[in-house]
Amino acid sequence: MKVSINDVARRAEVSIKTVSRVINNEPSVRAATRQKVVSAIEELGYQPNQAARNLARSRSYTIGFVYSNPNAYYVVSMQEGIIDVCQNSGYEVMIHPLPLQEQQAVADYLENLVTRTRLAGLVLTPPFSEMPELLSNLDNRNIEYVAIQSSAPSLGGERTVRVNDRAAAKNITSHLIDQGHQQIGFLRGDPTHYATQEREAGYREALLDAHLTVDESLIYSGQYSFESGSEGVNQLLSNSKKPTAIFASNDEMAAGALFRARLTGLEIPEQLAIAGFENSPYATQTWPQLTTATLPVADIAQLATQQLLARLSKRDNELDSEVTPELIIRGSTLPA
Amino acid sequence: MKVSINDVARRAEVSIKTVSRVINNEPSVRAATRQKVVSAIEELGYQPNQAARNLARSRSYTIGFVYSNPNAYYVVSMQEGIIDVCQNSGYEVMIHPLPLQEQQAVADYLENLVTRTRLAGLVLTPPFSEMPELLSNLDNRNIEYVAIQSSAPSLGGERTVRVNDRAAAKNITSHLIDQGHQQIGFLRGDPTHYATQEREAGYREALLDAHLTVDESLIYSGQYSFESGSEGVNQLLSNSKKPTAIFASNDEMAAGALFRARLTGLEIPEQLAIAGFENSPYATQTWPQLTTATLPVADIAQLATQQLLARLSKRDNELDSEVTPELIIRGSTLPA
DNA sequence: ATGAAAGCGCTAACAA
DNA sequence: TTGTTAGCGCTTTCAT
Repeated sequence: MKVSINDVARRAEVSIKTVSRVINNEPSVRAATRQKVVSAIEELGYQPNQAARNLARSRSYTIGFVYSNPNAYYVVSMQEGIIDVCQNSGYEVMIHPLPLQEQQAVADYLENLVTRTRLAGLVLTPPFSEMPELLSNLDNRNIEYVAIQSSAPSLGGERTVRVNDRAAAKNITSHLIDQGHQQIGFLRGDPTHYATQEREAGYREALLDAHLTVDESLIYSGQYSFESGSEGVNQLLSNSKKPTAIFASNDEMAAGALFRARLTGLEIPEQLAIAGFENSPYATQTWPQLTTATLPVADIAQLATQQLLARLSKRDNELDSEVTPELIIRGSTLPA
Repeated sequence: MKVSINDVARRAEVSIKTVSRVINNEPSVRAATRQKVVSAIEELGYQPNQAARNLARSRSYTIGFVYSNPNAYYVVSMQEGIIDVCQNSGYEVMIHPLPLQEQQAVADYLENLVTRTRLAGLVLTPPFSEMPELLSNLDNRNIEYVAIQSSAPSLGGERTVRVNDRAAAKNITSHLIDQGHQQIGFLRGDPTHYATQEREAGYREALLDAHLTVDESLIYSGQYSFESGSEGVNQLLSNSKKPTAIFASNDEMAAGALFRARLTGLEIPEQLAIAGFENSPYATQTWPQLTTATLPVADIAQLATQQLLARLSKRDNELDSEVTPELIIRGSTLPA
């Protein structure tokens, strides 16, 4: 039933060490010998036992994905990206959705997790990836990780993949301005994410660059949800000074806003232009479809995982990457 | 830095075997001894090394979640349910999204996976959970699993959690009939899932029970997507005989259908009633909100995982469960 | 109730 | 280039 390295060694008439060399692709094995071993492995259907390997090396080939995010699309896309890279490198991935907690509690939990399961490293997403104390805690405890952050000024520094939300938000807002809009509303998402501040900062910068004043009454504070977007547009439209365009912090909010606006009889984009952020499935399920910026979630996950694995195998390729979401113009801001 | 069972034994002045007994909650340890050990463990912050434990027991405490599903909400909900149960039992979960392949290829892949990582068992969802050959393959190879299926007649038999899609679909259709509808359209989803057939079967049964004839021209074959629902309603409405109500195979399709119907100026539900299936976030992001049936995904995942873990620990509690989604009536079928 | 010793299957020095 | 010999940290007989 279960075949071990000894069986292979016996069959190939070599020592177990040689077998070990072969399965680890070590160079110093003569081609002929290697061939004998490979054949034996195939004939026996041998699979190395990970547990034994992990124990011997006192390290594992499993990484943990740690997150706390209600956005199913985001979570699944991240997982896909991570697994993609892992599969090609022989790593497995364990998922760890966590409730939001104090940084200290999270750090303790993660240390516990890592020592217990001998996790090789962690991929962290917001909000955990943006908790400075948590990160330095992990640093101190020698836990390998990579943190995906909105490129807010110097949160953790090293070991990050940063998303330039600000630049992208600025591009979106500028696009609206280019369309002739002067009263541009902003729907702000959940403030626990840095991305929220960054997107707002981009919005403000674009207005200032165009010598437009920022009207605080055109800024609505909500959540990253459909309902919140719907509520937000409702509120902004009841202003004395109504917006002619709205930039929502993500597509789901934008979809909610668009939905509500159409219910009240507004023509989109003629009477109200609406833009989102993320290029999630929502963006193409409205009519007209949403102008937005592509947050390449799976790509980001891949970059992060590559960086982590590189560090784990000491190939310190310094993939200290930054990604800027690209503007996608669709019907919700541009008349057909 | 790293503290092992030896350190604990030394500190507690007992043998490592006694420490082992304590961490495994074996009964035959005197209370006083146990206390000494527990203290030592706490003082040292000892964490058993899973890899060593797995190796010694030649089995692991990790289960795999295997799926192939584009519905992010479904996937994340399943994961939540599985993790919920696992956390309380000291199990970890590894995720394995797979491309759709031949049953044989999947079986080979899974056997490889299980022997390599010594996975304790698998949670399978459609379509894998509904491939008879695959399941008997796993049976033969002594791989533990639990299969979540739509309760189609005798697919795998044992080791399943079944969802009674048919009964639920029948309830939804009957509800539409109760509202006086006689021309009820059906939007069929992707045929690779048994759930699709079952939901259609429920639709047909309800019509027959009410002595209504099934009009095949009112049945549209599509995918479980927003776009497909939109396309489907479009097609059905171009019929000479138009439906006054539509039952879509899932909420996403229903949302697409509702969306398109409203675009063409129809009043919902007065001119067209629409019902979905799943009670996903889509169901409450339309206006009016969708009548649907609750597919309690996370609950199903919990049941499945409990069953699997019970079997793994020989507590053969025969939790051979069945779940019937419950009808939820909302504005899309019932005038305010 | 407790302990000694022999593995679990592999990798890591070190030799040869 | 290949093999020998210790472990990695825990569980399991089998004694005591």
